[in-house]
Amino acid sequence: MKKKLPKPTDSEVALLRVLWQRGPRTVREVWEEASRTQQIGYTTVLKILQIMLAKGLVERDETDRTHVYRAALAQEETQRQLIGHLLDRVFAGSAGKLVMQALSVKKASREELVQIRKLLDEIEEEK
Amino acid sequence: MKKKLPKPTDSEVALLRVLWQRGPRTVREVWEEASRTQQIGYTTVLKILQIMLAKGLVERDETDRTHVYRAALAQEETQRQLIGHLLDRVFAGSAGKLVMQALSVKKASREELVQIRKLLDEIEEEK
DNA sequence: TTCAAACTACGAAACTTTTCGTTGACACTA
DNA sequence: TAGTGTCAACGAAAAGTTTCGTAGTTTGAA
Repeated sequence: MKKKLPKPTDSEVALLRVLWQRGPRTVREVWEEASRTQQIGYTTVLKILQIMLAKGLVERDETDRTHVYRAALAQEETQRQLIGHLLDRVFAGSAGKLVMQALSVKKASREELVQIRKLLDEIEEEK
Repeated sequence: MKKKLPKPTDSEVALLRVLWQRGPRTVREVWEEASRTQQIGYTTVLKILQIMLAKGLVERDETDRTHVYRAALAQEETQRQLIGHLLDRVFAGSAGKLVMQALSVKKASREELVQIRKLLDEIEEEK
């Protein structure tokens, strides 16, 4: 049975992004990557990873002295979790409203538009 | 010039929803409505409204002894703000990815699908 | 006019988040 | 082997969030 993990905070997501994009990484590696876009101390990164470990948001390999962390959930799962949260609380469950607002905030690329149409077709067929 | 307001917390959004759906309301009215879906004390609602007032998320009319609060931003503006936040932090700016995940979390209604297609057409034309 | 109900404001406790300094273990090297 | 650098753990400060209790004011009713 899959346990429900807590919603990651913004700082946590910033580190999860590194793990999603780069794969399992040591604290130092995560810190180096995160430092490229934000000013953050090494022990701060370590602490956040430890907190996420306690929450179950990441797992780690302690075989070597230098631990290796990995995200517990794939990026897509977390994306769906966060969208579901927003959908319930701010869009009263209306996926259509959310989609339309998203498209008005930032236009998707031509390729993405094609994919979206394809997905819409599939949904229509199911109905 | 429009100042950028802070991202509301989940508890704050819960109260903003009442103001969006019902229009300007007194603390008691917001409390009564919020109590329908969650267990929360009157002074807690008052405090959260006062905090949001300090943050600029709500405004209030103090003409009468019983203050009347109203949301500073329309629901759509807040929706866009929160989507933009998610887009930047969790979807690396890809609106298409976000839209597709949203549609896979919860299918939109047939009417919404039609509207979404219409919006896609408009975006295509602009390109 | 006095009393109870309705309000706001204040403060504070309990948590959570965010950030880092310090400590002690380990390991490589001169 | 002594010194330097790397690492995880710990603790704790500062800020933000969430939740109420209490106090003091105003208003309306008996």
